[in-house]
Amino acid sequence: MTKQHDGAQRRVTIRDVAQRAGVSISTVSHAMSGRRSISASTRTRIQEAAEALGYNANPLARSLRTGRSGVIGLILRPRDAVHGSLGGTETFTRLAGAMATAALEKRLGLIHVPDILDPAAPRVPMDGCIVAHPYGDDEVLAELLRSEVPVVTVDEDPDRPEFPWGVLSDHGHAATTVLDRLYDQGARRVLLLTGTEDNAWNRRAGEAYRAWAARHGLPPRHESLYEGEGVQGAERLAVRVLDGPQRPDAVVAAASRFASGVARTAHALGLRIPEDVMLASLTDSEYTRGHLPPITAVDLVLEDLAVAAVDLLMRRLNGEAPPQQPPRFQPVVQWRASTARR
Amino acid sequence: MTKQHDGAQRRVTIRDVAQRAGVSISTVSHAMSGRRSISASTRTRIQEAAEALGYNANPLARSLRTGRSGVIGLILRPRDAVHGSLGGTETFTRLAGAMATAALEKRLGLIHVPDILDPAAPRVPMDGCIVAHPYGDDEVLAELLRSEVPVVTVDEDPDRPEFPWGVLSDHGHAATTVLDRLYDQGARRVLLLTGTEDNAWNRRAGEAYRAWAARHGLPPRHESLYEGEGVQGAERLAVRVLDGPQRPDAVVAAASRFASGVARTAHALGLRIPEDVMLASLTDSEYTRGHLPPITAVDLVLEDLAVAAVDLLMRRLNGEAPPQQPPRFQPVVQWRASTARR
DNA sequence: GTGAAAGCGCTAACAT
DNA sequence: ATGTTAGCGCTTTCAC
Repeated sequence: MTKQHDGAQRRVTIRDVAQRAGVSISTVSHAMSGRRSISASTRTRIQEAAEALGYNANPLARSLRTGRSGVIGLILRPRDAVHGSLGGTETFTRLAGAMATAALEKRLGLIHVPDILDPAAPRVPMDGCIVAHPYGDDEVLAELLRSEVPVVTVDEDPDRPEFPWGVLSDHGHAATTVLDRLYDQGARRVLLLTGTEDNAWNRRAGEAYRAWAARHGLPPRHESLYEGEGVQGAERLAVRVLDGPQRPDAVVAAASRFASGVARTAHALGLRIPEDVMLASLTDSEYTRGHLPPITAVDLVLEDLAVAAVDLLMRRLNGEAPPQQPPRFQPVVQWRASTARR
Repeated sequence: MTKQHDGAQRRVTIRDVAQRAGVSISTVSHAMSGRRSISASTRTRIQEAAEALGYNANPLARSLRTGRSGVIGLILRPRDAVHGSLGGTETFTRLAGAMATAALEKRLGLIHVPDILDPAAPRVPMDGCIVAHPYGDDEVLAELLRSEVPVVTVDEDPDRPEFPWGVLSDHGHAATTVLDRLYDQGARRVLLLTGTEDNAWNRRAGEAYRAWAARHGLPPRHESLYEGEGVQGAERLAVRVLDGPQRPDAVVAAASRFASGVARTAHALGLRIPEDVMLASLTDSEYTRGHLPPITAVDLVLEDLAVAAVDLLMRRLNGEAPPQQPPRFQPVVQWRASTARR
């Protein structure tokens, strides 16, 4: 370990290899890439030299030259994705993990991009970028488009419906499916509890809910709460709601942590699920799967979305035209005991 | 959308800005970085030009020149981290998420590095790299060291104990704590079920277990199972173990999915937890937290590890000497009903 | 206060 | 089959 003298130990470059092998740098380059024929003897000399020196091409220089870095960016927009309370973020860590897996399988590096709106944050090299769950009129998306980074979104920017490079989830349909089932099970005073993040997920839930209420001639009751408030925030809100007059007979919570909070409060108040209050969540996680009773929840098929997003971005990077119809995924409702009255 | 003619639309470079502002490129560079004084008028001209053109410095070119990319790499070694069964990977997605958060807070991009042993995978630019849970004699770690990428590990490579740039967990101590408690609660036939990944986590657990057994004069019984086998693998193994003669009165499972599988089998066999078999896990996840009864488990404080690893890597990149003692973290045992006989 | 020019390490077009 | 050379877009001396 005494090798580590403070002197700057220059990285081994293609020049060093060329010199040691007694050839020109272009020969080295071509020998490494195999893009032109090299005599067997030269090739071995070069390989030995590279081996001996521990040569590895500098990816920056290569990328600068070729214009491709083999790296795609990921930006998770919901504020609570990064700074949210621990455990409130299964959806995001799962999405991020799925993206990394999907990218790695395609031999792409996935980079979590530092806040692009922060002038002090470094710009990182990427061939393209995936923006997950953009807000309405999303500034980050706008900035990316301005700087002409090829970008693909997961869920649409609800205020940019014409943007063709998105992978979509049918949140509205999922919400409607859940609401219809609640209606069938006899619910007539259904409360919707969404988050405050202004993205497709929350917007479509609200829209679907209002349409559903109107269709059944029921008065809508819609509360919202910042996602970062987590389980406890929902518990507090639920006290007000479940303990008051006009108690709902069903609650649809957008976030699974909210569903969990509502369930806890219901339990504390001595309300039975599903007999007194039915409960469903528009995101699935261990909060809902593992609850007792298990809570009906919408699985957003994040793994599928991740693969599709990476795929779509690759198409875009290959210069293909945008798809006529954006890839669209149906979330899967996991029916559980919390909505099963009979 | 007809704007997309096939002509290559060149990115805006510093040259374009210089030309438009009627100055040299070095002036533009300095104006952007503020590294030398620029007359107010020139500065505004440059800013306007940059604004108008939508200029953004090419991070590759900048990094090539400065030798810093602002990106650190993350490599999760356990095979099941990437290709593992869904849900078996909470530990890894949580670690990855925590790393991304920790990096982002330090204004660094975090990149998931494509398999460095795959010759076809692209090398990605990074200033340094974090290798999580290396194997004994880890090849990836070796390759990284060979190519002189500054690297920091999370958990040590058990066959490279002298490597000073690691952030460590005291897995042995945590395991011993759990075993001691089981002993106190009357357990005398404790089975250890580890994974087959040859990393510090599994090795230390085995060592601690053998030492503990020897100390109490108990015959050790150690089974192992590939982590990727997940809950079901453990269920199958548990049938053989719990249904046979010499049934253990306690099981310590390394992976929480294993604990879950064991619990399910116990339940299926009509064994009560903790009365008939006590159960503990050396990793915490929703499997253990959410089980009924809740399963005692070791919280690996991954968020702390992530912050410390990023921190340590930054030190290393700043040319600091390695710490005398590597940062060492105590996992926290979450005592739950599965180990509480009284 | 500003400009010219070298050069980071590589690839690829153009020689021979 | 191999070598020479022009740049990728930026930062940073060095000169004025």
